[in-house]
Amino acid sequence: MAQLINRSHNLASCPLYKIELRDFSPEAIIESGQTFRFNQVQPDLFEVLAGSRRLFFHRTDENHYTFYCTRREFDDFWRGYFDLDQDYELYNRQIAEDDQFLLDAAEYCKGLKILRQEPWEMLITFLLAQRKNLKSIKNSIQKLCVLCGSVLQDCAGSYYAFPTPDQIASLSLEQLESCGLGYRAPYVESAAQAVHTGAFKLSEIKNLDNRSAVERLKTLPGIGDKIAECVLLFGYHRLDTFPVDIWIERVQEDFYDGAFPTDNYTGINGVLQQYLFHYARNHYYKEKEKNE
DNA sequence: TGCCAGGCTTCAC
DNA sequence: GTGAAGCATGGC
Repeated sequence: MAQLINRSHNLASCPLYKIELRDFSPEAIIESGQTFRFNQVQPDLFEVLAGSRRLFFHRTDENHYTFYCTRREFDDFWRGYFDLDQDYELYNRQIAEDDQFLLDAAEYCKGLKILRQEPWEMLITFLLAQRKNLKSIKNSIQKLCVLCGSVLQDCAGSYYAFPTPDQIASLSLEQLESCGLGYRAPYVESAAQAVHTGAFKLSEIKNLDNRSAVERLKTLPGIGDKIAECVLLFGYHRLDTFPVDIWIERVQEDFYDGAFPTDNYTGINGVLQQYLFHYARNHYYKEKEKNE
């Protein structure tokens, strides 16, 4: 295995940091649809691309991991990125005892974390994700990175960074369309222009409450409530947001009389939303379909 | 081959 | 203000 890994990614020259993590599931994070540049390269080898950074890590047994970076890099960036200092068990204990669906979802999502991703990357990612399937989203983002992202080098070799606002703003509409963006290409174009020129400042979102931040994001064409809330949840770690997409809508109709009781879960709605999304999409409705 | 995808905009009414 | 149609493209 080690030889295979080394041949594929030259990890032999990378520093190592070994750590025990008991409540961490790369698969749950990947499949939960919050990130599209987190890859399971092999059953126990993962690649994470975040902004201009890249990290490989290896699961050596159920709770032990080898991260191919220095301890300092891990502590300074990746620990926070994976949200490892938060106690998710504490979140889970707040779930109502009589809400079996949500309890099942939380159990299914054990080890899922809300990654602390970059606002700019989330803005473009969820703008181009509308009415696309996860595979197609991933492909479009990869094409965009190859088309105009910087080529960077790390211990494992070269890779593409997520493009900066300036890089995307420099593309023509035809170039954006070549990434499979379809009707979303003008949306990505105008968002990049707005951030590039300074007409839209992502840093100002930090100073706004959730409602104002959603309204501000919605001034960009192609952004509605759902995308705005995804940007807030995944890009600003606003855990009180509750993005409603087709899966959450389905869950709400089937289990919550049309509306999830967000008032009961102030401060953790976003975590529960991810539980519901991942469980509903990747487990519950698949099993239900099988049994019908 | 046809349906559907982590929605939004536009346009009737 | 509400509801429905239209939207480009790729995956299955």
